[in-house]
Amino acid sequence: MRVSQFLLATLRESPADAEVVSHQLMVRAGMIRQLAAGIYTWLPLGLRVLRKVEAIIREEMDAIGAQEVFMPGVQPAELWQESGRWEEYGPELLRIRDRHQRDFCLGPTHEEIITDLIRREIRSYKQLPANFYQIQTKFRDEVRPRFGIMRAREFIMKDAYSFHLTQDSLQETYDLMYQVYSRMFTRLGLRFRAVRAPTGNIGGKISHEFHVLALSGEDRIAFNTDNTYAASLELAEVLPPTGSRGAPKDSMRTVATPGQHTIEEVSRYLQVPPDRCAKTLLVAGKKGGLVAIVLRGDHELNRVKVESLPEIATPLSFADAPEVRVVVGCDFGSIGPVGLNIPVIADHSAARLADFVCGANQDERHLIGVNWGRDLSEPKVADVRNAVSGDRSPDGRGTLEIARGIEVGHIFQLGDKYSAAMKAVCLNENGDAVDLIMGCYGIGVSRIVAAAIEQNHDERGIIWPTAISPFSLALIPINMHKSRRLQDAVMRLYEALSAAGIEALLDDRKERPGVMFADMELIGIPHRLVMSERGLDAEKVEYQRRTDTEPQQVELSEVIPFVQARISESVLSRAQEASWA
RNA sequence: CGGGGCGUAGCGCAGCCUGGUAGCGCACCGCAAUGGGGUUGCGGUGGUCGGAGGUUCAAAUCCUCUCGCCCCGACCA
Repeated sequence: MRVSQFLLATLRESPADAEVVSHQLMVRAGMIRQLAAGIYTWLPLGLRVLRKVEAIIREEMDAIGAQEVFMPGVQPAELWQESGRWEEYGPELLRIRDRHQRDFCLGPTHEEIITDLIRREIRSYKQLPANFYQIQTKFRDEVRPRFGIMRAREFIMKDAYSFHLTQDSLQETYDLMYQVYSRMFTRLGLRFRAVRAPTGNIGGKISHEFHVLALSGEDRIAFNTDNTYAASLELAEVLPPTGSRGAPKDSMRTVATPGQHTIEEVSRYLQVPPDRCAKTLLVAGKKGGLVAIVLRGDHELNRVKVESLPEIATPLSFADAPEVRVVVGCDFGSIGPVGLNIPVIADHSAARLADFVCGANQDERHLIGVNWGRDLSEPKVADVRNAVSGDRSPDGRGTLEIARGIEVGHIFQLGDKYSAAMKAVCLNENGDAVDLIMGCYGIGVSRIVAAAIEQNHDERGIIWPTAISPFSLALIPINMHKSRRLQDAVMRLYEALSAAGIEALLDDRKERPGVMFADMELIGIPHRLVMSERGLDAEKVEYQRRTDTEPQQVELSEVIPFVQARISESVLSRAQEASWA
């Protein structure tokens, strides 16, 4: 491709509303433009990347015998009513009405549609197992779209659905999908991790998420140093601390803590580290009333864990200030477990505290030297906190690390949730009609593009993994319009590159070198050749990787095989690096 | 949905408080110089000041309504 014939819509400044790097760079590089909140147009440059990602996904899906379909973006309400999700889904489901006043929605996912298709088409166990996928535009009317393409309302997703007669068969396909996903992300050149995950409202029991590791990631994942355990932070179990609780040494006393509300403030004021303070949160109990949750001051509450406790109302809801005032008699900042006449549940670590600090249930007062079993009764103990770096791995091997990730893939075992609701049955060997067992497997295709940038950029711009780069090579001539000789040589090389199947972007603009370098770096082309009169005299071309600091001279006559070798080695090394992540 | 902010040229912004008929940088077009890291000079193009209504001799500026976008808190690929 020649730049003169390509919409290279680079910007020197990024729009004020772009928060994260990937959004800024995608706009600056001319990959996307916003049309409305969370709705974007893909420009030629961005689309080339998107297509590369799609191609890899398609190849891998096809390779395991999944069949591609293409389902409608607009879906009739009836099917959603049948599965029960027309009511369940909430305002994220964009509902529309046609001219006959019939209800439809823009598909945020396609379980209903595929289940409807399969119940009509699949009759016999002999047709199973089967796996269907599509790459489709989805629409979820997010409350707050943000971060550009990363959390858009309209986005592109690969979704696959598998159908089985037995749980064993589902497990087999699920395991296969797990491997295929790992292969895809490896090929994409991304550093990623697969983690055990909660299933959310899609349903089902077993689930794994695939996260691209990036400091800016919205999700936190926990994994152990031995690489034998990985889970979403929401799910990562925390083992009870080893050893036993220290014996009480101090007696309990009330101290004044004027104006000190947060653990941080209290800790600093009393000169007691946060891990010797207890923080008490009041949440709604299942049978009405409140329940106190006690955590160590340096720990965070884990919603998912708390919601799984039988005493707690779901969804989790915190007491508001007036409620706290009535039940406890003080403000948030002074709540403590001592003397409460509501159930108290303490996290393992909090229950292990001795001589600790907590709120006194009176404004501007805290207690010090508090001890379980002496100053208040022993609490019910549970795992209700988020794991932190350094915790013992739940599988007993090594310690946990916490990393940030961007969720780009999610696989679920749905079971019979949809098939039962929608009567998708087939006949087994005995001629009995049985509910189909389903799995579903998503990948955020457009999100991958943003995630790749989050993970691979520098102050100059994007650094594409070669496998998904819009072009493999930038060809930059210096002062081509001044030299007929150079122009001929450049065109000859450009033709030769194309003939060799190398996707080169020739910057044939009448621009100064600095402009061309800056643009090619901004849009992240991983390999670059520079040609000049000077080089021509020596029969040399200059080669440089996007990540190199110094160029190297290559014989003009050998440049094609040379570049081919660099490109294929960069695809490989990226993939290798990814698999080590 | 609750709280906050912003809408002025393609992008980034000033002007608004204190009404007087719109400006800067980048980009774009032309000419010249320059020619290996966003170069320089000269000259240009481009704006219903988000929209509607009101106040006023006069509104980007003041008032009301409205639309859009962004940021902070409960979900998901």
